[in-house]
Amino acid sequence: MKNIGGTPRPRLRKKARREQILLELKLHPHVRVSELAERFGVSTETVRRDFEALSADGLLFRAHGGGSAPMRGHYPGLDERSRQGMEERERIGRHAAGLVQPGDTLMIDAGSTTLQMARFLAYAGTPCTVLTNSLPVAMTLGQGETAEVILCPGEYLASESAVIGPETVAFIESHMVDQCFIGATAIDPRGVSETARGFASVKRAMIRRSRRTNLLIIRDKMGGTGFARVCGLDDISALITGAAPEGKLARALDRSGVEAMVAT
Amino acid sequence: MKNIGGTPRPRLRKKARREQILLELKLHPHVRVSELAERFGVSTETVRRDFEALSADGLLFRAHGGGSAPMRGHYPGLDERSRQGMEERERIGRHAAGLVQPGDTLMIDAGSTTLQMARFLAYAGTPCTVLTNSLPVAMTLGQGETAEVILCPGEYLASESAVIGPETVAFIESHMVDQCFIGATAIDPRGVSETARGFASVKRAMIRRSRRTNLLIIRDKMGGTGFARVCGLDDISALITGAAPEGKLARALDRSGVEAMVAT
DNA sequence: TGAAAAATGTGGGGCACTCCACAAAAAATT
DNA sequence: AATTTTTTGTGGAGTGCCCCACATTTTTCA
Repeated sequence: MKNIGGTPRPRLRKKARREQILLELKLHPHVRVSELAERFGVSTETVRRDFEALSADGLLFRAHGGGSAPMRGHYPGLDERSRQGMEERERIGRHAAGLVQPGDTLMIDAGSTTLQMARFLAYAGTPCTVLTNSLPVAMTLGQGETAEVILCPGEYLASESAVIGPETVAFIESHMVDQCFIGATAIDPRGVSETARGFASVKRAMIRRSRRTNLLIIRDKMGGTGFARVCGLDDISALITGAAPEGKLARALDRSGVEAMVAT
Repeated sequence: MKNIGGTPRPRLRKKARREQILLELKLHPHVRVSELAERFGVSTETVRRDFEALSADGLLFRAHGGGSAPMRGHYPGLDERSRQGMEERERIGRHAAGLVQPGDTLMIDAGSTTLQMARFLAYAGTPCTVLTNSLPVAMTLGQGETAEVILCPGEYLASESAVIGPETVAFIESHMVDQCFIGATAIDPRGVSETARGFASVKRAMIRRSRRTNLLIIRDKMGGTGFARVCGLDDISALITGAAPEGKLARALDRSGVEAMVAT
């Protein structure tokens, strides 16, 4: 059942079912095996197998009798390495949230690290005003009553649960804040870069309209390069990371006057 | 065990446990009865009772074997009536989704009925462009790859999981679409009204910028009135509901040339 | 078209969870 | 201290779910 490069036949039974399951999870926090089996007209065992597959991909959190949507921020493919990454992201997020002063105005970028920051910021209850293009960030912070959240307009990109595009950029340009918190795919001595298409311009706009720029990045991403350039090191006020930068990168950061913080 | 205004003794066994449960839900999407019982050193029956109480307060979504964090955003409390309402909402949503033609441009309002519509629209896979102020609607439709989703800017309102405010209205005003799908708190012969603050102006803007206006409303809401007036019956093109309107309302609709559709 | 591979269904044993009613323990009230 | 109220535990019947192995159907590929 490989069909590599072959005629795209109208075959979709298993796939359609799994898409439906994911869709359902966006609406209900929990779905039951038995319920779905009945709705799809398949045996419970088949649904169980779907669950197992989705769970292996990190798209579903398996539970007795059914499954839940995985935590926002837990991303597709949580193997050993990305689990490890989550701990680091949490540390970075907690540290970043601590940099926010009561009454601050902020911009927060989309991404799993910045989402962790939003969680801790909501938990801390620091009163502040936040402008973001990330739907999960908005929902997390909005939950806490204490922060005022402004969402950017734009085209919705499901893979990142965020909005992008010229409308997003224009909206950001019409504001000015105390500090912004940005994530990125990679950082090296020549600057910061991003892989996901359409996000670089949004990040640039946020940096432009903030008095202070904090870059949140996990250790794995130090030293690499992405597809689109976001900005140079000179544009960064502080780097918040899980491990101290080394070698050329460390020197370049120092030369550009970037404050390097290691989240413990 | 009332202790009204009495000395606040250091009694917290039940309360502490329930706080722990909620805390746990912030970290994991699902918790098990058995797991917690063991951790707290209490019987599973006690945890079950905790779950029931939290569930009644809408703080936990009960599932077989455990519980999940409730959906981010709106959760009024699903008692008998709102469960019953869901079936009707689904019927209405399915019918409304069927009114969309391939290539249409739409505006979709925030609300539980319109969210159902978004589900069916995503399922149908009708290619279209949708502008919405509801985060769940955006996420649901965005999932399906087939619709282009534009999100409005504005202040995020956690209770409705939607954005509102002057920026939302201004953004809507700068667009024009084929049809819009609106929900409301109430409808009576004098017009459509809404209770949730800040939504009436958004709905009005959508209606203004659409060639055709579809009002989605469940039977319980026919005949009542809300706090803020949205529009008159003349502004409505079609009413999609779960049961045929009767009496004065039916005559008023007829007089205003509203097409009444009953979703089966 | 026939063989291999994948997906799905079936049946049964076992375990986990639910539900209920009542008993026991702890806390609050008098 | 005795009584009422609240909270928690216990036991047993019933049900849903899990898991495994194997049969059956569907799809893919030679």
